[in-house]
Amino acid sequence: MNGTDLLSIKDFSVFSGIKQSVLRYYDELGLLSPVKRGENNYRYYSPQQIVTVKLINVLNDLNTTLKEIGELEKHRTPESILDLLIRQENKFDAEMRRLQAAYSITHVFRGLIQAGIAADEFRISVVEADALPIILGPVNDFAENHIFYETFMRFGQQAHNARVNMSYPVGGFFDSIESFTAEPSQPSRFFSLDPTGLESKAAGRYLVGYTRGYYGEMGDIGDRLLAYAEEHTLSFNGPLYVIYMLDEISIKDTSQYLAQVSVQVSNKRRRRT
Amino acid sequence: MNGTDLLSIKDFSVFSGIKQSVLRYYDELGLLSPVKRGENNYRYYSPQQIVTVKLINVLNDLNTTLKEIGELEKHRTPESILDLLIRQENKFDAEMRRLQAAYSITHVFRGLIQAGIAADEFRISVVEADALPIILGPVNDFAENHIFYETFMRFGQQAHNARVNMSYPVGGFFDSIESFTAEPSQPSRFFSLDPTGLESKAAGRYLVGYTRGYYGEMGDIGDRLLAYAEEHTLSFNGPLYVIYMLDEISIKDTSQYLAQVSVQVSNKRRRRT
DNA sequence: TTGCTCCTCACGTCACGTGAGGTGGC
DNA sequence: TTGCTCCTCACGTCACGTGAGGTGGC
Repeated sequence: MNGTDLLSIKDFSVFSGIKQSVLRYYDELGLLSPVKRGENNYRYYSPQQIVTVKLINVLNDLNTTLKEIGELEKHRTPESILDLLIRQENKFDAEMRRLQAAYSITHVFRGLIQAGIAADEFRISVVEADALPIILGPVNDFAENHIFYETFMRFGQQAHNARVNMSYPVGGFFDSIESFTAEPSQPSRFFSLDPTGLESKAAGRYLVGYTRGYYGEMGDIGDRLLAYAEEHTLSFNGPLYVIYMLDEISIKDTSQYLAQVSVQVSNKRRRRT
Repeated sequence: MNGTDLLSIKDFSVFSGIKQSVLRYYDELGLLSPVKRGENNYRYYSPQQIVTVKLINVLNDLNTTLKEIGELEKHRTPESILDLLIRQENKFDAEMRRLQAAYSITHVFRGLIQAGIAADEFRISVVEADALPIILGPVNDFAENHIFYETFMRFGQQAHNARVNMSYPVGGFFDSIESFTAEPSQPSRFFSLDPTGLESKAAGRYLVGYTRGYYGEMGDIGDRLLAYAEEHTLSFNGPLYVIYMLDEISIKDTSQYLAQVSVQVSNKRRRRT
């Protein structure tokens, strides 16, 4: 801060918020050079350059490469800069959507894992559930000895074609509790927990239980659900959903994956005796 | 796509949307290794790993380092993953605000440059202007032979202390047209075009002119404004604003910087003759 | 002489991208 | 033999970060 009204690299760095190493790098690339070099070869910046370096920094933040900014600097005209800024504004929309999508994904996983930790895994219970948006895949084909993996893979393949977002957790859908108990590792369809899905797991009363084990290994949860329903005079109406709350994402021991099994129920009409 | 129900690196790459080179890199870091290696040392992935690799990719998108993700993978528990996901959700807010701010800055520059290109620079005109949010700096001190640079610098310094955002274009504020014509390179205050500013350039009728030249070189624009007002029986009321529409950001030739000078006016009451 | 700022190499880092040269099954 | 996929090095790249060793003014 001497009488020349110019800023040393330190002051310029403090006022602009850009690190000295970054300023030297910008200089090296010819992106933003100080207005003057001292006798000792020191860099001296003008105060107005603060606004310029800030803009460079902002553009770089918005994924413009320094090379692109540098080339623009060389053939700098109002029209070319305007063009760049307009392209930036368009990029911005895409960036926002990307961030929103990323947030949405982590949010769904967070909810699932949180619920998995809180779950009382040995209890069967009846809960009122809100509607849950999902995207249902096509009907699986387990003929020809297809096993779980392959079917899942074809869901992935179809999802790819049908633009189903495989970034969200995937669950298994069974037409009824009977089809589940018959072949618990062969869901008739898969579904994605994509919150933008137009289909949904309906709101209503669900009988909910948990079981641990590797993908498709459902233990005795089917029998336990049946027994509970019998005991509490509940009748099943509607499909059954299997959702892994804790799986390879959060657990190392494959036999400890935690699946939630839920199926819609209503009270059986008691026979008049 | 063979009978083992596992995916080659190519298929896995296609279904997950993650490049082969990235998959090999994740494997090298121990972040996500294929469930199996073939006899020929080929990598084979399980379909479920698509969801996992997608999540890794999303977390990385949200600025989590691969190292951090990798360390978590090693001591993987539902609680630690939950912790990471919650931290991500918090980061997300900051990221959104950062993006919004960056957009806002490019947007202001875009508007300014666009208006600069469209400006009819040789005409003086009267326009109705909406209120323009700004942040006014402190009153400048031009005593002791301080010149433009130094004063601007002190604005920058004060801005730093007062948390004024120097990322937006900065303009010059004069108390009246008289103080402008007296010393056109010494604005009594500087202001930032920060759209979140609580102060504003008032809405109303403005006499607007343009002039080219380096920072602070105002040519004869003062006299031209006075002449126009005289001719059209306008009286000045309120401060004068100098805004550089085209400057070092978009123009190489320093003598071609384009400044807009505007000052609020009203019709003179005609004397009854 | 001491402390401070600044300088220029040079090398490290992070998350990949890009060949080069080789294998192995149809 | 040809074509295809896959492999492992090794080196490049982008936007910096981090010393090491030296200068120059109070």
